[in-house]
Amino acid sequence: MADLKKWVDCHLMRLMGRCTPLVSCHVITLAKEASSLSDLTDKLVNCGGLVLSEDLCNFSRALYQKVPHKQSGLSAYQKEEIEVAKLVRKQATYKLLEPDDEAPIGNIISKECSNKKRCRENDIVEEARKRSRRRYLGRRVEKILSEVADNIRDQEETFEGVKLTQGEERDSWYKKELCKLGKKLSKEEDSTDQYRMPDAYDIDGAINQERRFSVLSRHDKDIEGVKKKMNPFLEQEAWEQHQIEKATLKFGSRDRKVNAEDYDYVFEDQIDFVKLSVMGDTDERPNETKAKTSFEGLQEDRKSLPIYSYRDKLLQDVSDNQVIILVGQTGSGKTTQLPQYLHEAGYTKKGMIACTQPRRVAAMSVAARVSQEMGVKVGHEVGYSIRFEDCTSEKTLIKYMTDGMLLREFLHEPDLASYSVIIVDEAHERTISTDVLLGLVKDEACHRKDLKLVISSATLDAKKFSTYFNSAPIIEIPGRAYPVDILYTKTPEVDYIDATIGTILQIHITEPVGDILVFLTGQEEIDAVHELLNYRTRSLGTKIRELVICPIYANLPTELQAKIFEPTPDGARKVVLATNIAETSLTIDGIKYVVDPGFCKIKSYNPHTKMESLLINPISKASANQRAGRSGRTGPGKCFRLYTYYDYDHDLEVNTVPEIQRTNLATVVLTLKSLGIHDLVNFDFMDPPPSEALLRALEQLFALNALNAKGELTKTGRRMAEFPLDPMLSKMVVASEKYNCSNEILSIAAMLSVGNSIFFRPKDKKVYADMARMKFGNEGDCITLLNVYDSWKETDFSTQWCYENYIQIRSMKRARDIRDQLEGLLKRVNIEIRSNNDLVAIKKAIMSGFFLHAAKLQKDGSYRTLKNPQTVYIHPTSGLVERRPRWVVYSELVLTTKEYIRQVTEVKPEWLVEIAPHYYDGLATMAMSHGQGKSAL
DNA sequence: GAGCACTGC
Repeated sequence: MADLKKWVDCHLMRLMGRCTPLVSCHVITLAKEASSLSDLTDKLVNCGGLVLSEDLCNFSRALYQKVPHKQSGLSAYQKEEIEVAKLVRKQATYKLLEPDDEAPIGNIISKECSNKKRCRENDIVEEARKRSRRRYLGRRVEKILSEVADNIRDQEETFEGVKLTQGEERDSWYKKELCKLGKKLSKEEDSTDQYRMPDAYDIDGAINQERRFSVLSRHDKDIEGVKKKMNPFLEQEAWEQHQIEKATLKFGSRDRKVNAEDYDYVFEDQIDFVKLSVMGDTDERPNETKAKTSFEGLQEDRKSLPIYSYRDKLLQDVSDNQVIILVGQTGSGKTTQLPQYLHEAGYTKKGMIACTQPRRVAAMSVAARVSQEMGVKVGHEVGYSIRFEDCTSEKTLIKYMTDGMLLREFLHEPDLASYSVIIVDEAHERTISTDVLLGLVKDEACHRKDLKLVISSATLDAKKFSTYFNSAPIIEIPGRAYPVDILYTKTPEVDYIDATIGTILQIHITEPVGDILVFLTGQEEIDAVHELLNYRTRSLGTKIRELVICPIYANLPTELQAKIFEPTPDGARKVVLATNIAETSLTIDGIKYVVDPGFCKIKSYNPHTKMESLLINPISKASANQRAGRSGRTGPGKCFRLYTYYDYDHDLEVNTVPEIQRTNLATVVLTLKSLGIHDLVNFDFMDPPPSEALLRALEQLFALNALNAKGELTKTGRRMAEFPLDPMLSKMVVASEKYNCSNEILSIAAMLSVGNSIFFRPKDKKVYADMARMKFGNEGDCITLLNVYDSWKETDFSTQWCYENYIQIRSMKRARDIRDQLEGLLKRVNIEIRSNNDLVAIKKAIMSGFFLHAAKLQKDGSYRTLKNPQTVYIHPTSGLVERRPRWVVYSELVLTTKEYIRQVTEVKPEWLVEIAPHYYDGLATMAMSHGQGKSAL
């Protein structure tokens, strides 16, 4: 038997390029089950990962001959199962899954069988996935701990004998504690098996849980090689056992009783919640005013807003103080009303009123609303200004804009002379632009005493903002939110995915009508929960009302996103599975229940290793409250938190770490430098970024020749600052002048700055997607992107072409917009558009931007970065992952499961010395010391 | 052989 397994392993390796014990066991099982050769081939193709080919057919034939067929010795049940499996394939599977009491017995069996099959395959795959994730998280903990340890050592070496500030001391103490704790934890984990198996989510509730998991655990141990003796049929035997048990149970109880048991099952793994707090209970309730479109109606609506009664007080405060902090709850009307009040009070006579928003849609929709209320056209007295779209005119008095846009305007008008009032809305979100903006307007307010500032924030941070703006008065305006009951679990949940599904079903069965909003961390998780929910609701059949499941995340195609806004059919309930996008960016009507597992993905930047990472983190209290508030928009709501009150109280941070403290600051530094701010260390940031991050950014800009040795902006630096791009990309654009290829470089820069969402790779069509991608050349990822853009342009920006080539049209359109904008800016810095087909020239231009990110191939196939050497790997989605050129430059270095470099371009080492002699003058010697000799260069 | 939350210029 072991030989058979080896044999299968070997062939699968060849056919799929990979093979895990799980897969080969599964394949052997399939072979055993197969009723004929063609059936086996069919099964193999359907099991995923294998493509029908001559090779596969040969393998299938050989396998079929090798595997002992128990056909004759099959139990009656198994025979039936095979027959049914055939039947199922013939008929539409999904139709059979619908409850059908009248159906003949054959159909019922097939229903059971198809269910079971799915259940088994999915359980195993799901469980394996979970385990791999656990292992991955374990590895990550190790990695982080070693990083922290390194960091401590470095710090001790660097700051030896230097007196540390209080903050730094606290930081180092914290890191040390973290290290100790981590070591302790990993010891404990080794000695005792502390991990509790997650509660099983089940499809039809009839499986013996204990046994099922014991099988899976054994299986896992097989994978781990703990059990030396492999038994590929272990899993199958045990499974057969289940099937028989289950089948006996099911045959006799195909009636209400079974249904009742199924129904009960949901309550079996019920999660206990405790209600501990109510939030946002205000006495005011929105008037049930009907939507009025007439001007008078709008004016009445305006008067019914909570802010209306504060109008005079607000105007008084603004005239008495230069800065005020406005705490306006949701629904208070601050964003739409305050600018109008100020306009009516005559502030617009001295200049425009600017109101900044963190998001484009907000700026646009608010401007539309306000212009309606004022009875003017958008773009006239009321306008908005966002990237790619300036909807203002000379007449404009009230201007809604994104915060990034105002920041750009600062570059050309550092005194903000055209504005009399600046309203920074949603300042508590602390985006990088808001933070920089706050520092700048605070400084500007000192020089221009007539400039009024209104900072709008959430309750929690009001004090902090007030302190920052020299004890500015805080004005609080109540909102119109309904009360939200907050429920916590009694005990911590081990597996939050399980708990999430349990909670959703619990709400669905026990709570009155109202839609559910679930916060998950990413696309992968959303897909998983979607699938599992489908299985569980399907098994409950007509016993529960319909559950409409709608996923939503930013990368979801727009037409699918629209689904969440469709009204829920009568008698059904909608479950929206969302990422953080639903926390602030979009509001869904009818949400009454929020399920909050308490996690989100956060990007962070480690200036020490210059590496970015995107990790799952616990959310902050502020974020938890924001999520809860999403349920009380149209009526009283409930928020189910899948953590205990103790966890909320003790373990969650009060606020999310502001973005400025966890990003690469190169862009920010370049912007500030071009505004003439030289002393960055003493720049009045509300929360100063780590000084190491500042130093790294300065270093990087110096290397790019944007700053001179004194830290002043150079001519190149000034040109670079014109572009709304990462400094490395802007450097590439500026350098393209020298190589006469600005046309090509513009496309590359635009494509790179839309991110990694160009290629579309659906799970089931990976092969085709990859084949389509191959068409765009294998000269390096940047060149591939250029080819994609050019081909798209040749088809006259065809949508059809995108579909055919597995390319996301949305990203391409964005790239086109960015490219157009860059083209305009290129003229401003006097660079001509020139086209050049010479790949060497293009690559040299790319390298002028990315020479800091150079890496050299090692013997083992990994790469080593040249400056601050680290071992890195080419990301598997890169076109160069197989070819492995000796020398490369990359655009990103991201830590996920490994240290991956993305968007890789092959280069020649002598170019490094040619393009960046100041940075790489030691390269020749280095190469020699590595035994490569000068010839390597 | 991975797996990218969300914004913004």
